[in-house]
Amino acid sequence: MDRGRAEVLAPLLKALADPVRLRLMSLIACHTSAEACVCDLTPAFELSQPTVSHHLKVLHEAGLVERERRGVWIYYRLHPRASRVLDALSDLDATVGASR
Amino acid sequence: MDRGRAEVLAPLLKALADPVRLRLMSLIACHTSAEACVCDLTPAFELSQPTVSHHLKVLHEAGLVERERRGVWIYYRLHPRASRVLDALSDLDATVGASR
DNA sequence: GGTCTATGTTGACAGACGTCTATGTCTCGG
DNA sequence: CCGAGACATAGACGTCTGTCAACATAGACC
Repeated sequence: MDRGRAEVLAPLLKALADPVRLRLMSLIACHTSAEACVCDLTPAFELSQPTVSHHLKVLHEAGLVERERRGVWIYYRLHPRASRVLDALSDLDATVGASR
Repeated sequence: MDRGRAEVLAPLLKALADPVRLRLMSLIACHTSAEACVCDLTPAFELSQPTVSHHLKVLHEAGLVERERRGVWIYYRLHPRASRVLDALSDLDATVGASR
């Protein structure tokens, strides 16, 4: 892996390297129609709404989730390529799990 | 992904979410016998030796690399499960690359 | 228009992180 | 046993990160 790839990959991993954001990705993926609004997601955490909003922004800026406003609600959806990212994370999880 | 898995996976991703550490992993993997000492790795970066040592420590504490002293040198080797981690990273890299 | 509800933004703060210099530790050769 | 080389550790420093309370924005409904 050359320097360029490392510097592209690192910010992506950084965006994923937080338990709240990992669960957000997972919750969105498993939600009905594979999309969810903030009011669906916030109750899953013992965090304030602005904090959840902040994490969603980080995921959005990393290109992992998309936003769409429909009426009062803003729906979050996984970016198409994020599914493959989640697959890779499953492999990681399995690898970690296998050593426990 | 439940809370437990997220909190196990996040620190692992955190350890990987740094361009220097990604390149360290890659350099070790591609080196002769798949192991390398610090004096092999340091010249690849414009960083001080203690800084490289610090990053190796982070990787070691995350369970991604192993250490072995042989004489004056300390050789670093990828932990067996780290190969699968690198595979997953390749998928990530390909996914990111495909969208450019 | 006014008000309510859903969400984003700002500013502040403690703690973590990446980097350096200085110093310590361990090993080998003489 | 002493000096040199390879590496780790400690401490300091600026920056980034996660969190919150307070405020701003934007749509919906009366």
